[in-house]
Amino acid sequence: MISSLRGMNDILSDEYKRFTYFIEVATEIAKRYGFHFIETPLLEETALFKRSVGESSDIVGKEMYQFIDKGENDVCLRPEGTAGVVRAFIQKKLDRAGGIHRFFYHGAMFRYERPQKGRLRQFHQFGVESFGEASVYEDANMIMMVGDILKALGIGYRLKLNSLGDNNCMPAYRENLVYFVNKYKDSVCEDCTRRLYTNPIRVLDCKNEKCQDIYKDAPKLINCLCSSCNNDFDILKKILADNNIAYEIDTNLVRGLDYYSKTAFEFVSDNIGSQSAIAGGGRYDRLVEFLDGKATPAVGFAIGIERLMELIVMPTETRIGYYIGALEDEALNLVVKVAHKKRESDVVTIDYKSKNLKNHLKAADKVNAKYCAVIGSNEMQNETIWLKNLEDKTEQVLLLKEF
RNA sequence: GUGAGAUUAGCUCAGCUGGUUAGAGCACUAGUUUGUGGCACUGGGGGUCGCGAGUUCGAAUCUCGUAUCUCACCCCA
Repeated sequence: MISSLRGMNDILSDEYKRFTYFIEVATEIAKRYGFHFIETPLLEETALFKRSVGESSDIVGKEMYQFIDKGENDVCLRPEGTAGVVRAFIQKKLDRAGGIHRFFYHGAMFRYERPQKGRLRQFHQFGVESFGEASVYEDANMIMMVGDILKALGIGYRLKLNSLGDNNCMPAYRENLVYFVNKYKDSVCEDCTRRLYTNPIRVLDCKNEKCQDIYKDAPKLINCLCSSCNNDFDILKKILADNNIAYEIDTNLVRGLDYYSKTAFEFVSDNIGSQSAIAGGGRYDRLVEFLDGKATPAVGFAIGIERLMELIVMPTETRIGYYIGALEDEALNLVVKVAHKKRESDVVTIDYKSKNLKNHLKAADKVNAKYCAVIGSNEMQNETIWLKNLEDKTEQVLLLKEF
């Protein structure tokens, strides 16, 4: 038997119901915020991710499904969604067009990781990207949008907030931090020693207790922000407070992708194990320029759909549509014909075997139909159909042409 | 990539220290006297015990390998 590859799941039945319900809810809310759908390819040039996500990140360094295609192009399956959207934005020359452009997307992402609950090799994200708006109000809108989506799905969360600074204040801070960590470089863990060279900011969210003990006294980025960043961060906090959105400042919150600056946020759930980040995002004002576009401020977020699945509170299912069956074999052809017509407007389940009424009612109940309709010898003779509403238990006999 | 635990019917799980035809509940299916559902009762179908080796007279059970899942690390959504 051939089974699916490791970390790659089929989505069907109940899971599929949840999945599509999530997409419907999230899409509806994104549209309310003025975002439009964008679809980008699953396969992109490898260089796109190297330049955007950053070669120092694990995602690009060791988790990409990368290969040379038949045209000798170095390509890979997308490990995240932002880079492709930014590429499309630039390629369609929207950076030259000016104005504000807001997109949402959803689809499969690929990372060659060791699978766990809430961590798959092929997984799905719902994300939004906003281009051309530098105001921190847009950052707040992003956070509110995620909040709205999670609320609509009945999902509880904690919101973590941080500011990563910009080109004015981040480089100096990074130097400070490296200087600080270097003083303790014999005491910190191996991973942190490595991070010092690859991505120093990442030492901050090291989970090693010994390291955290040391970093308690490390300089905090939030105290080193330049006036512009600091001002924006204050405004953001005020907007969230004004809109009753609870948040916690996490000075150790670092986004894993290199392109983030200023606002960084993460929504976490305490109910799904160690892969607790259910949504994350922030501002990335430098990325468009990085990818050869005209400098354009941008902000976005992504939601990990699989991590949300079991947290979604589904609306109660209601009976829907018709079940149509035959009481005698002779009525089967008529049942099929009637059902075909009814399907122009309704959901219809047909049973291809003739049964007694009792069994048809049972079967109708099983498929959660709202109406059970049957045709027997009486009905055939009178050109009628017998119909029962399974909710209020009322019955009627209709002329076939009126059904 | 590192460490740990699991894998028996469609699902959730029993199966003690190796011993005849591997069980239960749910689900599925058929009936319970002929045109009234969700309940109940009675039958029925369904398992190469993840896969592959080894030990043994004999392996679901012990050993090794392998795959997958789960948990933690790592990483991140």
